[in-house]
Amino acid sequence: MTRRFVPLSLRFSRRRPEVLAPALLGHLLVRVVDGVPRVGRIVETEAYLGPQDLACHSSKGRTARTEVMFGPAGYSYVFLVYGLHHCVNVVTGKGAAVLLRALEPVALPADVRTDGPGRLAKALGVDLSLSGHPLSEPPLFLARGRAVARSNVQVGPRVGVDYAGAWAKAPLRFFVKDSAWVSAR
DNA sequence: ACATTGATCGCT
DNA sequence: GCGATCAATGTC
Repeated sequence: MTRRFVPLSLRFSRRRPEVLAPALLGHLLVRVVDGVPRVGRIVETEAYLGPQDLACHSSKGRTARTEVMFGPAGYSYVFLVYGLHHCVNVVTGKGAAVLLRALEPVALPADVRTDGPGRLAKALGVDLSLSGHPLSEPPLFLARGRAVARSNVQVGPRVGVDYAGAWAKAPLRFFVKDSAWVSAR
């Protein structure tokens, strides 16, 4: 059942985050719950460059929370924002990661929304217990989809990082042009 | 204070 | 309807 999805290797994620972020568009995120895969196509990502990037959690230092970001590429970094919402990232190594912000539904329960990082995590049933999980195997993994042509990728500033000074304006948000599933703001 | 969201208020 | 405002709530 989950076999028809071909996992991306850990190696796939081993690139600079600003390169991986657009490269992930079009690929799939698969979450297996009770043997049933929930699947979405990645349509929106953001790159967080590492300790030098003031919007990146790793710039605040290496803590228990951010430790996994300093580990090997291809693992998940899941965190809790505002005490309520989980956000899912793909670690690229050296304290950097790519935030997954929106999915186009492929195989999901009806009525769940996947636009926005909090809704995405909720729809897939991802919480802190999945932080540090290798995204090459169930129950949470990236799978091969159809890459999005560069001409169909739109770039803009990251959402919700106004506090990060000059970094707030850096064009590190990537999303599929004309996708109805991209988060609004 | 915070890489968010959903509800509500107060207008047009 | 729509934009501004606000509360919820765990970790740092």
